[in-house]
Amino acid sequence: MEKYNFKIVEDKWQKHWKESKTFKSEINLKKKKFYCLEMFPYPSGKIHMGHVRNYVLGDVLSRYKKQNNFNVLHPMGWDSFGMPAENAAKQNNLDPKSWTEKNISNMKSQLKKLGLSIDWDREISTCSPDYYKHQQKFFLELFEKGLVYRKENYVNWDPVDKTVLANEQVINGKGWRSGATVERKKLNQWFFNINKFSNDLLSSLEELDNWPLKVKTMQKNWIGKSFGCELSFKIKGNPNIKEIKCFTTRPDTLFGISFLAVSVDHPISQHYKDDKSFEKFKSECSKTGTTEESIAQAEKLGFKTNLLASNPLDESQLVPVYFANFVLMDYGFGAVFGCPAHDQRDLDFALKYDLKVKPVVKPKEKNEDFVITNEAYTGPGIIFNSSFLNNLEAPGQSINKTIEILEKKKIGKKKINFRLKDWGVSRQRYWGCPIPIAYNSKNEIRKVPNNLLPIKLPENINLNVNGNPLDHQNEWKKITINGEQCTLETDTLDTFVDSSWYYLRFCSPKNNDDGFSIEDINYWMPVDQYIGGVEHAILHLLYSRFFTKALAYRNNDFKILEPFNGLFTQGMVCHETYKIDNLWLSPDEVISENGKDYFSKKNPTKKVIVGPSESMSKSKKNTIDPETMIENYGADAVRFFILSDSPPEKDVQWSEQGMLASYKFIQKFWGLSSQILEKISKKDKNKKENNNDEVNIYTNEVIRKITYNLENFHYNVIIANFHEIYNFFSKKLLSNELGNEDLKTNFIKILKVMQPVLPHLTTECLTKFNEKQIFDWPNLDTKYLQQKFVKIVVQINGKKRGIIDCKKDILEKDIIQKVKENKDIEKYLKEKEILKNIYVQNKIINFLVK
RNA sequence: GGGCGAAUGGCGGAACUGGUAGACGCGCACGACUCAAAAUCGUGUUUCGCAAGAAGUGAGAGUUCGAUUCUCUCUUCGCCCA
Repeated sequence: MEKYNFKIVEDKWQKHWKESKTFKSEINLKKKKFYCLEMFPYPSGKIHMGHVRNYVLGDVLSRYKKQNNFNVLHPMGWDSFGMPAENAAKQNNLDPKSWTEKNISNMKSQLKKLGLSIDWDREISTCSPDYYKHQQKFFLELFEKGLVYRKENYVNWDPVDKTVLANEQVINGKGWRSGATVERKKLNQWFFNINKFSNDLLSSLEELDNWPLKVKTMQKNWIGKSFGCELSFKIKGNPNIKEIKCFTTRPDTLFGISFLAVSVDHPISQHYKDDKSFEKFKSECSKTGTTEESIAQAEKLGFKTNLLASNPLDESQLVPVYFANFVLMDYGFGAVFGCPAHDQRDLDFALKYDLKVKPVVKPKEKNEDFVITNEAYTGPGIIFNSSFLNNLEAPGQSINKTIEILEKKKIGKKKINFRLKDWGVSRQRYWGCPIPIAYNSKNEIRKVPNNLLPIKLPENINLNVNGNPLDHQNEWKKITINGEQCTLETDTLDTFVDSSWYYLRFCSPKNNDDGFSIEDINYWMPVDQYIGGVEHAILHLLYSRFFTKALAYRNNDFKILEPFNGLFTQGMVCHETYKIDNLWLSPDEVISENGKDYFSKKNPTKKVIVGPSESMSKSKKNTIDPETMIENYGADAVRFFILSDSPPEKDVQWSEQGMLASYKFIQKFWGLSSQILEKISKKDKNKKENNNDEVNIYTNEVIRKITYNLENFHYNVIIANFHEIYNFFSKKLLSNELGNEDLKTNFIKILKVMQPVLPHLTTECLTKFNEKQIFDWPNLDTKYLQQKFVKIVVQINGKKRGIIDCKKDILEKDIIQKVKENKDIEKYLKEKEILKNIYVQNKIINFLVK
């Protein structure tokens, strides 16, 4: 028997699939379509195990759907704009474009080695002008629709690198690269008006039945719809400031007010710009950063003004006005009233600045002398200490009633507020999609007209400059629009814009005139199954949903309202970590004799500290290179292992033993297949063809199971099913029980259901069996699903006492008779009074005895 | 603090609508082959017990003839929001 040479076989079939365009997809109205999409990769240089898991999951599904006669679209592309390319280019003095292209070509060949069923003719790359020229048109389309605008906004500014930093690039108030203290700076930025769709984005989540609940909850929280009201406070102390508007979700606690807090960026701050101590306070606040988390964790700081605000419900009640570091300008109106008794943050603030704490909600069981000490009371209760609001039930009744009163008095009105902020898309970087906007000499906005599109990035430019390299491209910036001398916008688009519509582009990847054609998307969209990491649960998915809705807005031809019908979020790939003297070691730098104690290969006397399994990352050096694994064990073995150990939605731990076991399985299975082939090619001496239906029943049952598990993403169980298949057939082969015909037809069926996971091995085997129908799915034979014999569990007082084999649908009195004849069970019934028995047909019989 | 989810052998994990808990794999032990080792094959492997047997799915209660599965309380962990 020849050994299975995965290198030759895998090469052979990959070449075959490529040459015969097996996975090319075209519109076919007679067939049901299935659009399977995995999140496209950033071309960082090499694929990692996370990619392998992601794309193997999608590939298993795509192949399964293809075998079930769906017209499958399974494309791949590159999310190829972004910072790493620019940084790598700066460091190594090369061009981001060639760096990116080199990475793409390398990663493409790596992906191909996995044997993925991808239609490579649809490959796209977001950094190609063929892609981003359409994006520029979409930008202008949204601009026309009023969904794009420009405004001044605060950003995290790195004064050394002269660049804007994302929140996650600010570490302890310092720039991640320069280490310089980050400043808050006002910049003109372009925004997408995603807030306009808040309600829609929230409510249509309900219809996404095939999304994980977890992701929907995250999006819900992120959009953050809150009911409340806006109200205005009259201000005393400065004749130029008449009132300050607030948003609140708890107007019913208004009588518990003890201060008014406004953002340092609030318009009234202009009255304090000459005040040195205020400016000092403001710059102090700017160190906190702009993330909600950092603000939440920072110490509450206030700057007391000379202003007083009056309670709108009782104008005689006056409270001080503070600037406070925990109030953000872009939520509500940048001002909140503080009610320390019923909000922990307000309480912390009040205790610090010695402000009064007046409870206005008391738990039902408490008396009027209810006081607050260190902990705010946020639970339900009864309103008290609140004049005409007294005795209302908080929160439901009291909030509604208060809003009613405020509206009647015309000092406030009901308002729904969203936490979701508009999407700032400006990035002061070179390697991104240029924004198709220019400014004339008066700094007025001019759209770049269609005939001047696309605005292509200049190539081979000097990147080692301060700030955005495009700012330095004086010739490139010049543009004439309708006879007017203009200057191009030098900001480029956030790369999340690139990935917000790529799934549409895959439907019409070659369309030169438009980003997509309506016919194509009407056929292929929405994506039936989207697969990717949960780290994109919020931003990418929300932006994509927004983009789809924005394209559909005021466009009756565009009928897709949600891009992703089904979503699956996979877990991470983890590996143990190794350390010596606080330095990380990679798995191939350590060695173990017994699997417990590890030593450094370089210095075998040094014992390695084995850390917990953590998600693979370069910084912890616990990565495993997929290409090496494919080289050593073959693509099928890698596919098999990455699916085997854990359910796809959970983290999986990479283990060398597991990988090796997968490789051995491939070899064993090839051996089994060869033996079966050998047996059926000989004349069958066992003429008594098939005296029992066992193999037929088994095969049917296992196909049923595998189908069920495929449909439900229980891919790890499928791997267990494969092992069972091997065990069953090798045992049957050994005992020589099966007739050739049964063996052959059933084994071919088995090979077909194993195809999605092990395409190379099974295709090779099927070919050896001379099977012509490669891409189909075996039908279940109902005849064999109905078993003639069943095992019935016998319980006495709910405890298992034995199993009885009998004919299907046996009557209760017959099974009782059989139990009484069974010595092993009967002993438990002897000298006992049977009170009752419960019989569940074909499953179980339970005797209650005394 | 709020929301969502999870907890099953030494490990990863199975168990369809309540009906044989621990499938399958890893690891481990023993055996066969071998001068020996590796590889391979075979047997065993929840715990306690020589055994009969008993206990057992994070803890405690409840519903039920019967609960890993349903309900309630609690503990721990994870994620998201604050």
